[in-house]
Amino acid sequence: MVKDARKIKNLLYEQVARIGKVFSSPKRLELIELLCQGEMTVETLAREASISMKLASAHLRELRGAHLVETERRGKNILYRLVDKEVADLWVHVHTLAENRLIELQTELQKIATQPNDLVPSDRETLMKMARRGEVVVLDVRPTEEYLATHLPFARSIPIDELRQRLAELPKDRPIVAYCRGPYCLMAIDAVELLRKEGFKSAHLRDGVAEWKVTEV
Amino acid sequence: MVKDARKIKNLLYEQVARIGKVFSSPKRLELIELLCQGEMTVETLAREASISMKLASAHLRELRGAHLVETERRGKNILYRLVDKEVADLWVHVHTLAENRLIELQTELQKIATQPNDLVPSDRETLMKMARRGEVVVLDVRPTEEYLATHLPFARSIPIDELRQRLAELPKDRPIVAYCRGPYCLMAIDAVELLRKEGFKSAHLRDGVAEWKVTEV
DNA sequence: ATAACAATCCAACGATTGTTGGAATGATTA
DNA sequence: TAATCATTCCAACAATCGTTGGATTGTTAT
Repeated sequence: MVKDARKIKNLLYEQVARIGKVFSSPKRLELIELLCQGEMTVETLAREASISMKLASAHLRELRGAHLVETERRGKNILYRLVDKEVADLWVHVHTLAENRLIELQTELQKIATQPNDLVPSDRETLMKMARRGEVVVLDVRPTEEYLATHLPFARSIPIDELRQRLAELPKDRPIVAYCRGPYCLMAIDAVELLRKEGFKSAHLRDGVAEWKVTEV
Repeated sequence: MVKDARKIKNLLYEQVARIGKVFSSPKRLELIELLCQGEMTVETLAREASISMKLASAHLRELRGAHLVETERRGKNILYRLVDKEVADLWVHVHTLAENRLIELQTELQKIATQPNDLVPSDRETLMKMARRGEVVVLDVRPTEEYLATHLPFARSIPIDELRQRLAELPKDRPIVAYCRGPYCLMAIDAVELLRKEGFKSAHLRDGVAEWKVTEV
């Protein structure tokens, strides 16, 4: 018989709970989602998550304590990155479950995406086929560094801030499918709104790179 | 432009964090793992997790608040069950990440499973082939109700409490592979210890039904 | 009815967490 | 060397959480 079974079990579950704890704070989730886009400095993370650097640092400390992120010094800055793709995958799994189970989250998400989004196929394979053939333009509106870190196949990069000035680069005859960091990032929605106002055919993609990668084996 | 982007984002991440919060308490994790075995009364859950019924009730309330479990009254008792396989899958994903990332958890798990476990193939497909041909006996040592709810293919049921009296039912010439609720459940380890003492060839399976099902598409 | 039982609700305690301000570190630039 | 910048560490507060005891609800058995 295993000795002190109860003690051992408590220890084991406590360890797993350390990971769960990381995913129990909204700010930390936002930081994880940002880190899914690529490595970033504390400053960038704090700015993008609209929190103070001190607070960001404190939360990142938690992430590092759970061995989910690692750091590297580059000059003055300290870069944070996820230690493994597995972490990004768990983020996707958690938020997917949340979307499926919490009605509040569903309605909240529907409120945002009021635009009809039917001019583009919802399944990934046919969308990729169309992108390959050039029948649609897949547009990455995240900052350039994030695009450089990873992006969807066939995607072009125009950061949301530059979009208004660079409209001429885009075709008016084919649909433009914009995506950003994921379902909780609103940049793609803003991009689509702008593009439509300017006479483009446009729709947004819910998912970001992390969501696409999770299903790839 | 989306109005009040920050407010909306905070709301969205807060919703996801509700799910994360559920996975941030050791006791709740243990309850989830138990519920992965099938539906149970509060009494059973409390007993198996070694906590008071009041406390179990309080934690289950949290689970229900996050729409991860649902209840049904059967006579005097109230049965809890996971609302969806997706919840069990997330539990598996969380504890798998924990095992991969937290060295403490790895060493803790190795301490328990000191027995050499090499007399049986580690990959599932060949194990199942052998089980089909009857070259090994797959033994489910969980309580009967859990076996009835779901079990691995070709598995036989002998609850750990009855094992000593029912040794005659098992063959001595073929290896007996015992499994229980998952990596944090110690029943299979106890079973293997007993079987070996009695002269059987035996090994334990780390994973339980939840872990097997997650990879099935 | 009344008693016994399963489970929840409510209130309250101490422990833990999120957040902020101020001081300290460690690398770069002048 | 001093000054500056990016980041962390430390201390402290309010807010939240886990846990327990006591009263309450709803169900079955007598």
